[in-house]
Amino acid sequence: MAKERVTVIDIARAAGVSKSTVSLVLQGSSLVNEATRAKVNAVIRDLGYVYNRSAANLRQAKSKIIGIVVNDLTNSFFAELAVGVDAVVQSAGFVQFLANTGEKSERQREVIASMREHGVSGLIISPARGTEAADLAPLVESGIPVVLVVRDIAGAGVSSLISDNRAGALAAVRHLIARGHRRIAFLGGFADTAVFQARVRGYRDALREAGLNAGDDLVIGSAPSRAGGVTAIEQAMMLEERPTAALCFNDAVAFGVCDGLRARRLEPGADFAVIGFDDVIEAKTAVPALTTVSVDPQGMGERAAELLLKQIKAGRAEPEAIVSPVRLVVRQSCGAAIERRLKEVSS
Amino acid sequence: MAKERVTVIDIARAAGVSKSTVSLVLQGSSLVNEATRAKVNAVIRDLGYVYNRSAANLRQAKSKIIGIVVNDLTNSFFAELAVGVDAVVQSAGFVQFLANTGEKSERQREVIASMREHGVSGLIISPARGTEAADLAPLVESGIPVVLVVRDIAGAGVSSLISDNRAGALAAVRHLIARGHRRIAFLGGFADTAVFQARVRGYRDALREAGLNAGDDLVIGSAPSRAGGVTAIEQAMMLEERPTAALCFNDAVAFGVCDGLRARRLEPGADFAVIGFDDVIEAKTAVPALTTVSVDPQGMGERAAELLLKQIKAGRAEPEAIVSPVRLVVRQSCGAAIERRLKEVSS
DNA sequence: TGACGAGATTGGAACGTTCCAATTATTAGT
DNA sequence: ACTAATAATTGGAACGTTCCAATCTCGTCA
Repeated sequence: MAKERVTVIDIARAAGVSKSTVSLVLQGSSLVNEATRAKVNAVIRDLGYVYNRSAANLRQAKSKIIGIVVNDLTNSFFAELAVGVDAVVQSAGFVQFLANTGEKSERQREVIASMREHGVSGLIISPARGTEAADLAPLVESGIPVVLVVRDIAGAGVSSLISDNRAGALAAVRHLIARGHRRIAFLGGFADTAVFQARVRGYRDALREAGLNAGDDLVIGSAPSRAGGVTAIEQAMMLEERPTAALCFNDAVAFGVCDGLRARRLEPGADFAVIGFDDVIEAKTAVPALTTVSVDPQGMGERAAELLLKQIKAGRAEPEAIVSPVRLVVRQSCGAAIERRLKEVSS
Repeated sequence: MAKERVTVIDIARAAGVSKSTVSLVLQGSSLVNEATRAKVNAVIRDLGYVYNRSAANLRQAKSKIIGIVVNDLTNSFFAELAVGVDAVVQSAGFVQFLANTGEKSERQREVIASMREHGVSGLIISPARGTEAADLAPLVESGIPVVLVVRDIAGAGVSSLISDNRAGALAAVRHLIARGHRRIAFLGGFADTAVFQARVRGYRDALREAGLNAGDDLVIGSAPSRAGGVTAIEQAMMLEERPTAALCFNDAVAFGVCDGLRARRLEPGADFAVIGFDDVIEAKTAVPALTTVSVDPQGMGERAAELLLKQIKAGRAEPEAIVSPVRLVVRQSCGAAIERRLKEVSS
């Protein structure tokens, strides 16, 4: 069954031309006569020829592969990021190598090594927790274009594309304050990540400018997952002075917070305001629809891919650090429902 | 910056051995003396050598790549499936090529072609909607091991691994009937897929064996997403005789149904019983925790990968069709909460 | 001492493609 | 009709590895 490989030489023989001509046809060169091109293409189809990229890569020392390594594919934020990357990478004629590190830096080392061995021409990395510049040093020295997404690493010397976490948190908390909230919690996330710190900074700045004290008791970390959100809100509700609103580390945490609230017979959006971060697709269809800071993961993936492609084309490009703007999308979970209900009553 | 490639020949020169010896070291052959092995390894480290898999693949006509193509990475079921595959594939020393087709068969054709060009040694495919045996024919003729997951394709002549959809639906509906429900809907999913049909078959069989009529008005299709669930339940509640319970096509639909219920001030689990299908990670932490038919996507990914690896190792294996058992996980959303509340009151 | 075999090592061919320089075929200009 | 320019085609080398058969180096045994 496993038939002989048909090669460019077989095609050449069958079409009565040389292998060089076949090669030219394969890469769509304008040098070859229309008639021969047609003939060669016909033979290619007939013999069921499959191009051997390994051989091509070997000769021209560049592949059409780009690698993307994410720290948690299970989180739909990263899944969406990956489909964004996939979309633009595909249409540029590249193919995507995707690996999931599950936040383990050992695994990350392995997959990056493996990708280099396969000769990827660029890499998009959302680094695992605790990744340091030194971990990436051999990679960047090799001259392979790299763009870091979501999480930046100081001193890595490569391009990065992160969202404006501080500004997003600032806007969200200002919104809550404008609605009259005074005890506002920050829930979820690992405190040792740069993303967490940036978001908390925005949170604190907003409180400060409103003259509210940003006590540490209201910043409660947890795993950045739905389950983490449940535990975080439980902890928050144990406090002497309970918060009335929360900005969550991400949407997954926010959903968990809603779950935890309901478990205590509190209705998110009515009895307690919750704002998420990321704007994953489910945010708009959830009930109540989640107010969140939109970072458009898919769009981010697209932009990261474009940036990488640009660098690949340019050969050697200066690293750029892009911070992607972010906007607050106000939906129901932050208390819009309360106002509406008041209006309904008064009318 | 972009330094010269260091090759096996450079290593050989620096270590004072031949390239053949270096090659032997690279593949961990026992033929080479311990002392030379150590020396070669040291030089490899010093020079920062990167193995060139393209060259190796070219020579030995087999790669360490397996491809996985999924129809919707945005759906966390498939994301989890992918991480399951990734886990076993990685530890077998393979690397994973992941592509997302977004249900478009054109895209699917492209990515499969691309994977073949890269010389993948096996393929795990969750086919896009509407894929036919003919679409896969050239692939399977080439002798590359293929395993189909989630969705089987009649007459494709390759291995498949699907879950026991009929049995799962049967168990779920029996459970609802045992709880006293008489008007039970089947919500969500595209009616033209084999998975949908199998699940509906189980649903109908359960109703029939209880002597209930399985009227078509209670089977309501929709997109298999959260948003689809919202529209499906809305449609169901328009019926003259409203259902009191629903089996949903998958968990995403089930979550949407819960959302839709809440939008009508109905509490899922208390006022209406809902059962999902798949058991994605969020199912157990949601509120109310989702009763669902557990298919363990990650485990399925692992099993699919193992099956594929087995076939790759065996060279040529008879296609096997595995149907993976499934079990009903009873949590709150199907009405457990009602009973518990009754008990609380009476005690 | 010579033959033998096991343990290590080696040079060259091969994998399927692309690139280069060279060649042939075709057309245009004088 | 001859040259120049252009269009189309070509053979061979090269890419970095693995495989094969051959070689070399010992120590052992008769």
